[in-house]
Amino acid sequence: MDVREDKYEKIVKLAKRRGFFWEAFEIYGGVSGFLDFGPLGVLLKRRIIDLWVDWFVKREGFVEVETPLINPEVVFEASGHLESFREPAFKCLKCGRRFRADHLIEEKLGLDSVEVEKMGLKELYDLVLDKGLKCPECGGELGEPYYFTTMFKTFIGPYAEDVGYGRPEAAQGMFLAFRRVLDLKRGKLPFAIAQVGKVLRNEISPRQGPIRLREFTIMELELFIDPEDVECPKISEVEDEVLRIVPGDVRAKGGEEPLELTVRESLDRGVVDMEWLAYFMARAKQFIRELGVPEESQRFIEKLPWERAHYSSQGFDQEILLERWGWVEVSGHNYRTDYDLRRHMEHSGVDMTVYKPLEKPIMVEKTQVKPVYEALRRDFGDEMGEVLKLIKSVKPEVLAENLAEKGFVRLGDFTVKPEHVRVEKITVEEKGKRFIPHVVEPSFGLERVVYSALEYAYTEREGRVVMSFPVSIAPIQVAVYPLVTKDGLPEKAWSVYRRLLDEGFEVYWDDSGSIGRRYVRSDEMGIPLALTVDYQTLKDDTVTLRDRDSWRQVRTPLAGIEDRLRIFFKGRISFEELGEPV
RNA sequence: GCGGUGGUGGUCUAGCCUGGUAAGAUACCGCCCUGCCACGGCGGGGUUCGCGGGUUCGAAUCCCGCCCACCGCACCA
Repeated sequence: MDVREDKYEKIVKLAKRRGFFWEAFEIYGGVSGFLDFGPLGVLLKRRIIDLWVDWFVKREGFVEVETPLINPEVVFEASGHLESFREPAFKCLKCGRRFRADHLIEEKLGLDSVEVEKMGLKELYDLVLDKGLKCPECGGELGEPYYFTTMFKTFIGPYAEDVGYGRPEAAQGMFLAFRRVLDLKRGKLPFAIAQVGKVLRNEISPRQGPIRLREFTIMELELFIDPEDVECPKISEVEDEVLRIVPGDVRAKGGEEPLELTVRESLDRGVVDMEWLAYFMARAKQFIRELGVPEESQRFIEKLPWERAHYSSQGFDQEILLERWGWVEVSGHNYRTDYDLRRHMEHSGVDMTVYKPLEKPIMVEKTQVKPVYEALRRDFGDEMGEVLKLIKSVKPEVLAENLAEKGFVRLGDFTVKPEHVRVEKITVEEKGKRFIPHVVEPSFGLERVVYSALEYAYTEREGRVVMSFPVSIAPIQVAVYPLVTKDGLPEKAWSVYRRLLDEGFEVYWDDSGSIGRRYVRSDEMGIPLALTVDYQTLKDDTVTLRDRDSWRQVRTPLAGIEDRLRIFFKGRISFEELGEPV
């Protein structure tokens, strides 16, 4: 690969020159993993977000929320991130250098990475002591291993004990908001919550510009479903969409060749476990294609068990082929089961279940535990309230069984005896039941999507750069030019410019340099249409429109031009249909 | 984090080996020219040479440390 001037390099240069993006903190030397987005980059990002929201939220009838970036520690205790989103490390007691514990052990002892990954701190330390591992730099003693988290840690308010973390995914906010939205949806599943927002991941060593950032934007959707009713009602809309999938069993054998399966086939053959997962994968493929990335440059790979996130039971990465880095993940599709809601329910004590009426009520025999208030008051006095709460937190069957077997039950600091409760067997009619919803999640990394859109839009023509964005995501839609800067042409062109602005278009004004030079500039900015006011405009109120990709021109009346442009940008008419060929 | 390469007007690059106070292109601004694809002419402004320290009469240039980017290795829930 020629490193001198590959597409990535060209795009980084163009991005800087034209204001799509550049490295952040530039004047202080820059910091790895952070980017600034410039004027054009902001517009492009916004268009892509809007398109995503249109595809994955509006048209699906889902809803969007916005939740905090900083979360208290308890959220990530519950979510499992504190436990999983971290790496073990050793510190040398002599020279103070720090090392990734897993790597050190893999390297020095030649152990398999999968094996090492499963070890706890104690096992790692035992190995160090056993094998007499020393600091690879200075030969000093290694201290006890510890974990460092790859989440950004901070303090909420002035108290050091109020630890908070920057969220590494937007999902947790949506799980916390679940009950509210369930209410708004009047208790009916399935529904999904979307969020577009920043997340933070303190990567050890980020590289690759916009592909690997410490702060980036995630577009995430959490679909909540009844695990007993997992059918996707819209699956028929995408049934024949062909997905290029590399299944886990193929990957486990070292294969990389994708199978080309329709959505239907992928489900029938059990390659994809759930209809909803396949549905979102199909939509993801269509969405990325809409951004200009052809199907053959996309694929899905199934994550192998040890590659999956701690919350995921089946996962696929959607990857795009990029010139420099090969296949790069742009979206992840995970079946999160009831993991997150269950964990938050356990940690917060708040009910996250959904009520589902049964078709026919059934009669069920149940154990009921009724507190005996007099006895409780006698033995626990003021602490009775707490005891009552504890009694309610335990399943009646379990309580009854324990009481029967041991004659008492320990609940927190209290000992509950048979005389404190009355155990009854009752038969009740069940009209419905409660369950914890399962979650299917498609999640997109916006900056990677933006970069991919840039790379696939990049073309060169006669030594000039043309950014051929699809019209739906072009950051600027129309450039307005006076042919020359005299004879009243600028004034007329300016009025056209104002008019298009008023009509809600993203418009660019340029009256500097020759018309050819201006075309070159707007091609680099990826502006699909250039509208030129010339001498004929003054006579008959028509203008020329020039197509960025073909450089062809049509002439069209100004009257009603906004309507024609509007349907052009919706993709309903072609460039040629905008006017008469010149 | 380790190894390699690099960092010079806004942008791209020359100069660095062989220290003497910065060059070209492009972009930008002004005037003239201009009638649809980087037009031309004239004039103009703009560079703490990544940051910090050292050697020297003098450092973009030599030495040391650091930062950043890219490549390879590792990492990427």
